[in-house]
Amino acid sequence: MSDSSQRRIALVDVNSFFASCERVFDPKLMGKPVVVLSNNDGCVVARSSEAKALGVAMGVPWFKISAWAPSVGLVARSSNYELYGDLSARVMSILQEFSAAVEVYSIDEAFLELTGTPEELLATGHRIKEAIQTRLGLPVCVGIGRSKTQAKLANAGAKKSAGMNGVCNLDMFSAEKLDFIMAALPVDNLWGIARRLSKRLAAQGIHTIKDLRDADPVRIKKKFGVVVQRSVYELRGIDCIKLEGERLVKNQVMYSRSFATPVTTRKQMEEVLAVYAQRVSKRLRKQGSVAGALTCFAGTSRFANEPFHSPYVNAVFSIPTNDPVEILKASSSVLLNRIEEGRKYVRAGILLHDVSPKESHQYLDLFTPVHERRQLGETLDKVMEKHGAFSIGLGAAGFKSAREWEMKREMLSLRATTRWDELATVYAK
DNA sequence: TCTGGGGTCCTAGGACCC
DNA sequence: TCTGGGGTCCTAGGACCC
Repeated sequence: MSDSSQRRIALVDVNSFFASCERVFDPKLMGKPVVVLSNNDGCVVARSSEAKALGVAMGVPWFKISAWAPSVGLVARSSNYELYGDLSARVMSILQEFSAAVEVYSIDEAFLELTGTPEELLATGHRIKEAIQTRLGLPVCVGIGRSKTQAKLANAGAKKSAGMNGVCNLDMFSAEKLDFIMAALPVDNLWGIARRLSKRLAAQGIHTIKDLRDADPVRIKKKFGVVVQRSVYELRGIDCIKLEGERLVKNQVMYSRSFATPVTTRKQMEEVLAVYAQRVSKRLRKQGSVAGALTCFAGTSRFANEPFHSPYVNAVFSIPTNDPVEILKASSSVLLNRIEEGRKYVRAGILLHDVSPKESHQYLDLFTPVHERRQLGETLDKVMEKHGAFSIGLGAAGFKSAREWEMKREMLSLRATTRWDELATVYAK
């Protein structure tokens, strides 16, 4: 290793990930403005660069632009998380080939540790980009810096400036050039600084990323806390936010959905909770955990004329559990009483907290709850896997037809990489 | 008519203890 | 009238991320 060889952090992320995934199996979408919608085809959650250029805002409700869309050739897709999840796993496995230290940060991003001279690192960045493009058909950008915050900044640079061909290593800039770039960027462009903090920072005369980098860390900590102080150090090239191993086990597990049509009766809500309890407990079992407590909530629309109403209930389990029956009982017993008949509830959810590995709770059999011994949750999972989601259910959820309130996805693409019956078809000319 | 679904970390304040 | 000081643990809520 030469003197100029250094350890650096790279951030690799897929451009317009969901929209790019849609294009992989539907090349007609190439070059066209594409948006992907949230559950229930509610809002825009991803936009191709062409859609951004049309001025489509992130989070805009689809119903507000659906009439206008055809006139500009804008195409919408329902979100297809099965496809995105699978392609994401493939991206991450390619990244492992380039570094032993990879932190999967989100569905479309990862931090990697890389070592080399500035020129070598730049070349590695281009090889990563090339590999993911040719093997998966997904476009990525790579940002390289001395800390995660710098890598994020570099990645944003790679996206913005066409001349870099999607790869940016901050070390390639002179100090003067770096000052110039940071001074041109508002502080809320920085990872970790959003609307509220940037407003408070502005009141202290900190407007640009350069202002923040050059601010006094002690004063920053006093006024804004350690999180912002870390950003100051990270901007200066001192890495404070270490690379983490992949977090396979979550500390909180939630299942929450909006309804396709409002739920207005206790009876219906009971059915909703029965289904959600089953689904959230499945997520918990999947990661081998049990939960010590839960919050269950329902809510009316914030956009309706009627006053917003959002009852919730907290419950603690005497013995941590992943049993759907226990979860359902704790969720529905109090919440259902607080549901006011006739109100239009548009969403509900169950949030499990105090989550820990199941093995850490081995009790004498005498104290094992009866449902635990029956392995009810696992049995439900198996039956549903084999015979479909409507084959079996708990209590009010145990009937076979689709429900009115279940979410709608009317523009769903094929789950081409995970379902045999949805393979993509290729036509020869 | 129609407005997402997950997560994380940190801080402030209350309860409680000695 | 005057009414300690330090520590821990827990929870709710704020702020952020994708």
